[in-house]
Amino acid sequence: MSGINRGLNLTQQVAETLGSAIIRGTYGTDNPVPSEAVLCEQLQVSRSAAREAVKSLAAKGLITSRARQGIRILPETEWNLFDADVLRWMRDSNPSLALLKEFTELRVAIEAEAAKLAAERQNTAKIEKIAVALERMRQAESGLDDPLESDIAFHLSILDASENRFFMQLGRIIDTTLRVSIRFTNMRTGVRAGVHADHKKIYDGIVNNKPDEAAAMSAELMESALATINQALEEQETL
Amino acid sequence: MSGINRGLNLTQQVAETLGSAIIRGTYGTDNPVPSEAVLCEQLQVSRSAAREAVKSLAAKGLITSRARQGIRILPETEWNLFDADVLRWMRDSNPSLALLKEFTELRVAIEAEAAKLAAERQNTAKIEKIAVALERMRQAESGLDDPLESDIAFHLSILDASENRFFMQLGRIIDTTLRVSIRFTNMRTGVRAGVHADHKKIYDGIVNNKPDEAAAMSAELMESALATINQALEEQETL
DNA sequence: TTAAACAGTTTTATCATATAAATAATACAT
DNA sequence: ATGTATTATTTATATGATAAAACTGTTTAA
Repeated sequence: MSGINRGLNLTQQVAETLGSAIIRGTYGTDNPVPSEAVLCEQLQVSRSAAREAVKSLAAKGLITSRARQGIRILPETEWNLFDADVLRWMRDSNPSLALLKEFTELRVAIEAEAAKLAAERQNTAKIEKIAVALERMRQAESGLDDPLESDIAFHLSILDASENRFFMQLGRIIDTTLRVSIRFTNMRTGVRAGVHADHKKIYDGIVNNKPDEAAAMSAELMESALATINQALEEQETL
Repeated sequence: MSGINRGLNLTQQVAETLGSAIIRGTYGTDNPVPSEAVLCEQLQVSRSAAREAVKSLAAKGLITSRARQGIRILPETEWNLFDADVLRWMRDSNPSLALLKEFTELRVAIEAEAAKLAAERQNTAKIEKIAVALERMRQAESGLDDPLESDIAFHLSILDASENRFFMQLGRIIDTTLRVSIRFTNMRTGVRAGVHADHKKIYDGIVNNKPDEAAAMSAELMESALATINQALEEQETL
């Protein structure tokens, strides 16, 4: 296997190169994915390593591999967007606004409902963590903390306070994309002064046991991010 | 490997038995998961088959496997609930109302937003499919179609009409659990006469380009399902 | 002429075995 | 008592061999 390592084992390295190549569109009908045997040779790894990588990518919905048919790339609709690797490969190789838009639409749905549930549940320990993240955001406004990390911490802490396992787990992939999303929004609109204030409204709704307010404030925040993305998309189409 | 097959290959069969056993709570600190070598012997399969199964379960967040440490079960918070297998194993082995409740909370978030988007997008072909599913539900009320399947088709067609890849993919795991959910709701409340009417309200919102109405009707429907579950949960606690 | 049956070939699936690397537990030396 | 070297266990990787699947083309029968 070629040079780089990054603490991944061989199988993971193979999956990484193959997976990102597939999503990057390297392969197609004219240039099909080579057979396992050829892959071993090309990447200079054993069949075990290649095989396990292929299996892993099949589990992610990227490919199928059947005897006598070889490895086939599945249509994009099969790609598992809730897999952190797939999502990362997509955002790195094909940083389309369309994906960011769809992801933000998901966030509108999830985060608003999570805020509502957090307000209902009233888990004081977890709400305190939201407060801590919010305070970090305030500090960030005067340069005393990282605006990106504190922002992410805030959103994740709300998901956690929802005490819903599905929402909590979505936090993991939201984390992946939030970094791009926040960076993008800040790039477009500039780091506004009102960021902390907007987020505080959500927190207030939660801590004051006002589920609907919390949800509304969250939805508002997300919708404005969505508006920024849509605006950028329209500009793009004008070209 | 023991008798049954079900069209799965060996690796998948091993993953199936091991995965469901783990989630069923067969293993614990007193009874740890055996090493790969022992697994091969117990299940009468080769090392390759066992290894690939272990890798697959690791990818699902159920276990880790490190040299000299063996296979360890990860805390439940790591289990990937967005993996169809994991979700199925959980619902089959531990059919807890709590999970159903959390899942329905996810559906409240997702389906309402999807209905809203579907109304905005106005993809006539996809909206027509919602209409078809709705018609099937009407037929089902007089016993001319399957109430469960038509209900599922309706909800999935809305996700599809949202034209959001994340929502569409959630359809797959929603499908898995919807079957339990609908069955449960119908068992509790009886198959009400108004099912078709309630769903039609959502459809009307979509077809008439009324995003907020569609979302509200969807949320209402979901919330009532949630209420049924919460009621059952309270009864359970009273015991 | 058409379709069904068959054989041949390619490719993955599974098995078996061997060696390397990682690491937990133990023994040892300081 | 503390840090270090050794040992044993377990996964990681490699290799080679056989089995099963399924596409392709050909032959055969209706």
